[in-house]
This record gives sequence, structure tokens and C-alpha cells, in this order.
Amino acid sequence: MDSQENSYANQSNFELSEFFEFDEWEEEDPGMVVSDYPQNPVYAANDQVSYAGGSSSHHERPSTKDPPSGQEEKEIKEKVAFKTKSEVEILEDGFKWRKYGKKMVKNSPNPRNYYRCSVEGCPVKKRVERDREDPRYVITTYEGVHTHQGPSRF
DNA sequence: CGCTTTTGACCGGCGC
DNA sequence: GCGCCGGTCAAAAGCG
Repeated sequence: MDSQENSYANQSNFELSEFFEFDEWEEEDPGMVVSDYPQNPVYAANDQVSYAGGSSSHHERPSTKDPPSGQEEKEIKEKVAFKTKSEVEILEDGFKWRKYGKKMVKNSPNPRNYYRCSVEGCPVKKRVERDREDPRYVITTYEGVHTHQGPSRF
């Protein structure tokens, strides 16, 4: 009776290249409004892990909709997924994000939040979702790279 | 006042 | 061809 539910891996598209598990983030409480952001691993990862679905590099989009003329210019989108143990999904990474959508995925009893960089010219998108089997864990997926300099890394 | 946030609706793509 | 899912945008409201 289920056509898609049985395939939990149906979304295999989600190639978590770097599946980080930060369970030693200490028991930071929701009220963690510190002004000094610790060396967020995201920074390092965003700098090191640069690639999305390139590992296999053989599946790519089956669309094959190659533009009739001139295509290239295909900026690879970086996809980095992070699993962080946190009660708040709003993991302050130092950038300003603007929520632009909330959707409920069937594979998860929890809704998925879509964030986008408030800075114009920043094609960076952030996807935040709670773990389906570990609600105390938050999966943050970053897509793209910040083109504008750090927010106020100071 | 500006900006952010929230919900709904809409669209595209893929699958069968 | 239709259905399903995911994803995005739009408008409006609220808040600082």
C-alpha cells in the first residue's frame, strides 16, 4: 500500500557528502543568545566540502535539457548537510537568513523550513529540518556559497 | 518605517 | 495522462 513511503531512500538524491555529527555541542539551551559565535564548523566545511552530488558524478539531472545554445556556465551548487544536536533549529551561523517557506514532508512528521540569505546577490539557500527519528537533532543543509563577505565576522 | 515572518497557492518535474 | 512531491513565490501581518 505505499508507493513511496516504503522507499525511505527514495530521496537518495540527498547525498550527504559530509555527514557531521556534532553531539558535543554541549547542552546549549534555546536561550543561547551569545553575541560571540563559536568557530562554527559550517565555515570550515563550507570551505572544504565544496561539491554536491559530484562524488558519483554520473547521475546528475536526467533532464538533459541542455540549452539549445551555449550552456556551460553551470555553477555547481554546493550542498552541505549538517546534523547538529540542538533544540533550536535557528543555528546562528553569523549570516542573516530570511525564511521564505515552510513545507511538510511526508517522510517527516515535522515541517521543513526554507531559508535564504537576506543579502542580495547571495544565491545561498539554507534548508532546516528536524530529524525524523531524533527530534533532538537538527539537519541543516546549506546550498551555494556566500558571495558577499562575511556578515560581521567580528 | 523597514524588515521579517506566516500561510496559501502555484508550478515544474518525475513516476507509473 | 494523471498524480504526487518538492520547491518557490506572493501577499499580508506583526514587530522592533
